[in-house]
Amino acid sequence: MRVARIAVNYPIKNNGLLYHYQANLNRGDVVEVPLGKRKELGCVISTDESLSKEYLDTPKEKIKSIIQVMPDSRLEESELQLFEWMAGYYHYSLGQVIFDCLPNSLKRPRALDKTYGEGKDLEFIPNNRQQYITEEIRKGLNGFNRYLVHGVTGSGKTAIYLDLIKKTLEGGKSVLFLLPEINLTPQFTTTFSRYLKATIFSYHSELSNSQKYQIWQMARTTKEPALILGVRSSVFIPLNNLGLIVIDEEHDTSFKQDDRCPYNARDVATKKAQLLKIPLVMGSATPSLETFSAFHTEAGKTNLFEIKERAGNAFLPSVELIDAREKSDKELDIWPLVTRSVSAIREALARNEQVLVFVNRLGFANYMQCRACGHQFNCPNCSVTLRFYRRKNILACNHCEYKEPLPNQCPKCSCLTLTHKGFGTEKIQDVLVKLFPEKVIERFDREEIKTFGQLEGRLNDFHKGKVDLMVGTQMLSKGHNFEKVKLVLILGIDSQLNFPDFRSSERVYQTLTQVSGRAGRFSQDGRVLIQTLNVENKLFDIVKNHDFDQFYKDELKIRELCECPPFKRLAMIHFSSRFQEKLIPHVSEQVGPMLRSLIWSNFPDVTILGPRPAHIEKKSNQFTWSILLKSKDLAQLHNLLKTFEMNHKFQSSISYKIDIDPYNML
DNA sequence: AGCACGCCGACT
DNA sequence: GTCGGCGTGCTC
Repeated sequence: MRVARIAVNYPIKNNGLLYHYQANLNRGDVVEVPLGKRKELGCVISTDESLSKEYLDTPKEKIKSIIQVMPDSRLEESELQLFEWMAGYYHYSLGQVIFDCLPNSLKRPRALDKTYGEGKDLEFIPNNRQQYITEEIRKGLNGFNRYLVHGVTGSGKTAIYLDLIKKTLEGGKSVLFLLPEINLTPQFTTTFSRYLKATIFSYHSELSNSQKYQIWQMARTTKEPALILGVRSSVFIPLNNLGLIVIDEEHDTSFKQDDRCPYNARDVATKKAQLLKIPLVMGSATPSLETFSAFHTEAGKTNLFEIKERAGNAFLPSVELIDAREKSDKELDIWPLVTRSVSAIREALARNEQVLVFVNRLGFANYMQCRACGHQFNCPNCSVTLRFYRRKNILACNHCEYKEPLPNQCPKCSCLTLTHKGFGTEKIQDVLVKLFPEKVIERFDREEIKTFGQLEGRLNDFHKGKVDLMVGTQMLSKGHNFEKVKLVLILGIDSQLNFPDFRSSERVYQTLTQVSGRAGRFSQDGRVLIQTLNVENKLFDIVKNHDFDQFYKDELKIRELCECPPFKRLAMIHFSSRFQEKLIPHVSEQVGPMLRSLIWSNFPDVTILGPRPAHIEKKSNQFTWSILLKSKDLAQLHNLLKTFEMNHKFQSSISYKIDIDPYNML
């Protein structure tokens, strides 16, 4: 009997489990194996284990036999190596990494949407800067190279991608194009299919399992070069003969997965490009500090391309602050807007322009409070207040499924007046409707837009001029081209400015820059108004002057002082339990001291913060406390985590999760 | 993660 | 008396 090592889809981190097999088994084969009293999928790591120490140490009666080899599903060596790297880097079970990242096997096949590009000639001539950059990057298309195109919004990064993709496809190789969210796929599909002559697939969460599976099968067998346009998880598609990976909006936090294996698609893509010896091109108007600093070293500089001006005849918009503390018209109930914001909108509408209003919050009121006794409506399952949605007239939790109708009096003191605290898109829409009753005012947020159809409908209406004012969240800020918009109003940025996270400045800077980027993309007089209570904040001057060098210079100084990335690497360990009274002593009396003593004795370059309660301590009746580890030495960080995992025996009511390069400091 | 075993409360 | 809650332990 022969023995194979199988990475089984279950959460224990080991080198795989041993199974017997008959013949004809290869590394990478996907197999079905018995596991306890059930069946699970696994992937063959190695086949000849009959002489291994582990086999000799295992009681023979424990070793079971593989049930079957799944047809047509062998993983490429490079895929397997990528997964092995991920399991090690993210401290995650190899079997789970593999089967979380592969699409579930097919159920009932549905038609697959693919687009054949028309391959038309360009209707525009790339400018000198664009041409220079594409030519420089073209030189490095035959091996692993990492490029960053740091170009302001509207600088024409898409034209650069297009050229490089075209070049790669003409060379007979396929291309993977990653973008942060599903909402951006239609616009890129349209552009790319116009100018490229190749099959284009888009890959995102709206596809069914069987459609994903079909793309997977096509990708690994296709002889013709193809383009896949996809979100985070498409980084795992084993596209045959891959010649280039492009990541648009490199800085976007959507590339980080936060459930299951918390990988960052940007970093996985980098590893993949290394393994396949192909180039990776990243683009952003607002690169992350990690990426920015990597390209500002002596070695990185040659692969950095900056574009400081917009393409065509467009200029960057002017940015003005509006002091939200200013007194507004007493007779008009326009809160949370102020008079200057309203007049600017009125003037723009009078010129028949379209206006965008950005509010980074859903719903009507952030929370409700009783005027008499101060009672707040809390979620029974989470440590947060409930948000009020006026259209549905409900109070709903942001973190679990809980919702309740808004009562007409305070449940505690029966007072009839409940006051609205904070505002979201619904509230702004209402105020604008009251102010401009003759105008068409729509919302552009997750509540309103849940499918592609709705997205395209709303965008079409807007492009056709059927909508005058659009109020939206993040969704609005990412990458869209609104040709007729000159005025953009930004509200509610203050709450983000005060968010307790070392990345809050970076996020606000990125949001402001990206949202501003929607203004005047095709004109000389784009205008952005930021209504804020913190007019003296230096960040606003930087945004006003479009001075990204200054932003990175200031922010890097702060990051160095506070020992944060890119100067130090981070790892979080989250501990969760349904029982707060078990969790707190366990984490603070057992785990904390143990980690501190390990650091003291063996890992001097690691520093530890916490344990402390998570930003939201209770979510869906699960309590979480976290420990943050920092080190300039990544190897020490990893070794400490490994030592911690080996040495620690857990109570089963407490689970933990490691997050490498965390984004959510929770 | 699943799944089963096993020990405690509340139902026909 | 059993049904079922979830705490505990195991998976080659």
